Amino acid sequence: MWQEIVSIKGPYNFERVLERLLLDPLHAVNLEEQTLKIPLWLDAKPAVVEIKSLGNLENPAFNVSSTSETDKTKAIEAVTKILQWDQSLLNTHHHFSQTDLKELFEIHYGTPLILDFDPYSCLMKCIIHQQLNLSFAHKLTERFVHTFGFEKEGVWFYPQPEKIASLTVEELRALQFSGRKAEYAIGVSKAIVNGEIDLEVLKELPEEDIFSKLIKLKGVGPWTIQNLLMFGYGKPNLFPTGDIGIQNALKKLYNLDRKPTLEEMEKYKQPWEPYLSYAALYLWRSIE
DNA sequence: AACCAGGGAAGAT
DNA sequence: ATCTTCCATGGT
Repeated sequence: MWQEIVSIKGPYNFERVLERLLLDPLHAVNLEEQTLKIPLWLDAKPAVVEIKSLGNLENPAFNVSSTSETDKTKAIEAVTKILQWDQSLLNTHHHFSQTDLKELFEIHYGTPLILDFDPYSCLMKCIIHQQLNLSFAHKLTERFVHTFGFEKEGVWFYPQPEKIASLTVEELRALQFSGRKAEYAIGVSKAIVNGEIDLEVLKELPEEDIFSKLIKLKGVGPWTIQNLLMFGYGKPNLFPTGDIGIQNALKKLYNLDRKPTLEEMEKYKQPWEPYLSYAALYLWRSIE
């Protein structure tokens, strides 16, 4: 049981963060209280950490607390990474003020990238969400977590890979997974359990190495890896050109009568480096 | 009623 | 190597 006040550099729009997280029914958000509860694995044990907003857009501050017996320093370190408290958005916004995304960055001023709570759940979520509309995708992940994960202090934890590796395709089909999706989720979990893939080790490698290792897994293609790099590992310069949402957003931005080609997207994105992840983030918002 | 969805594998050229 | 089809189901 502990708590600590953490002040960070603005701008940081926590209310936007909460509204966004609310789209996924698995997130423990309280808009009235301006709080978020985060499920964490610390020292191989599940712990719930609560974040409460105390500040405002330009002077953000948070009360971070936990009733779990867990290491305070490690917990705050993990939360800082997930909520990207160590990434100042000032440079980013300044950079985009001279690009085609100027207006988009004004609209989303102070909106940070938010990571998934751990790389494995990010990977499972990506596989489950492949090729599905967002509302059904969230239903599927919700069933997945409610069936095979667990709840602690009102917060849902994704299952560990050992649990999913031990399932049969039929058990996931029962949740309305396709046969393929079920095979992917189980197969990837098995690769993690048997040590073929270590997501924590992978995180430290160059992006090309992460790509070449993960692409071998059945069910893991370019889109899934890009999403893991962005939302699992928090890489700041990722642009998922294979994503339908990004393509539609660019079509809308540039008033195209068709989706942009890969070559066109490579050209558009150049001025947005090295903050491509934020460009992608706000482009997604622009079509919601 | 079609057509698409914040893809990817397997089969067919 | 590149193009096409299939997967399952909900949303529009």
